[in-house]
Amino acid sequence: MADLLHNKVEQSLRAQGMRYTSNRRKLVSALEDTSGPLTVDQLYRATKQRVPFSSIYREVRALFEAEVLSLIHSTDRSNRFELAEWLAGHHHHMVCVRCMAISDVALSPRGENKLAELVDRAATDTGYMITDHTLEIEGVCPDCQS
Amino acid sequence: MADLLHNKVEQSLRAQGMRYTSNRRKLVSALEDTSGPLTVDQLYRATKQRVPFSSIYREVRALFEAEVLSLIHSTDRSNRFELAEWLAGHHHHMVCVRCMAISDVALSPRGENKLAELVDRAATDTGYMITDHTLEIEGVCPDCQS
DNA sequence: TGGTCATGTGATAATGATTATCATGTCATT
DNA sequence: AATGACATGATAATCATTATCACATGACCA
Repeated sequence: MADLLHNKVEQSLRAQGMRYTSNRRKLVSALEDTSGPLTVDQLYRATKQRVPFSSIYREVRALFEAEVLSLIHSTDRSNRFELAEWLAGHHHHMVCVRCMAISDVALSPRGENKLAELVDRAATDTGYMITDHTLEIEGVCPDCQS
Repeated sequence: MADLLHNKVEQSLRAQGMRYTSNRRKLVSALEDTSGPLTVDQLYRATKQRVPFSSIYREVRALFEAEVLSLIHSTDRSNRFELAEWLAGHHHHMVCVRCMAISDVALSPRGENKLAELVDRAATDTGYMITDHTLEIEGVCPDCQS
């Protein structure tokens, strides 16, 4: 069902005494339709300017605090939001060093296992208690190679 | 030789028509003495307030553009600088989700090879031409576990 | 159904980090 | 020593983000 995502978000928000309003729906939909995290600016355009900046900033922050969105920083100085891992699944990011586009990429289950092993091994030395990991891959995207 | 780093930086800067001044030296030294990337604020304190903010911002940016430093963004919204890979070696980052401290961590050569394989495999699907990768590991640092 | 109260909205103002400006200082080269 | 390029530090300007506030909307209850 196409509304599964919205249902999950709505339940989560309600449980926190928040409403799943049309602004919030538009933002979640915009992120659902895209294959990577978006900046506030990109969200403004993706919602066809129908959500003013002040609201985008407020809502994106509220959704972040409600753990519906997560926040990504990358090699350009921009902040980008994406659906949280429990909604979008575990994945990594590819960044184009030319156009700065970011797209999601998932490893194979086998690859992800290997990565988790590597992370665990690194952790034992440091004494950290590991909670998560993200791989950022830099490169030149197909469009920018020509 | 303890000055090897400074020599390399100085040569690189000279080749670009820049001077390796005492402000710049202080910043590079501060980063050399630390096991992770530093914010502008941390650099201000690390240089014992002897380099004013306006200069830190300007120099850190100049050194970044000269490819002596690189810029890191992490889960808190801060920008952090570190010595570029050709000076500090390839490494990854561990972030403490409690205190937000970031420290460097290097994988074993074997681990790094496996990681490179994983990255290459992911790349073939996407059509990206890979140039680099970074692993960010989140967790709770030893100090914050008590 | 209407009233009431918490929550959400959008315009605008305030904040804070970063960058630009500019007069002055420093270094290298002749 | 003189000249010109680069560097410095104080200050002002900019830009993204956050706070404020009057008004709107939706949920709940009498």
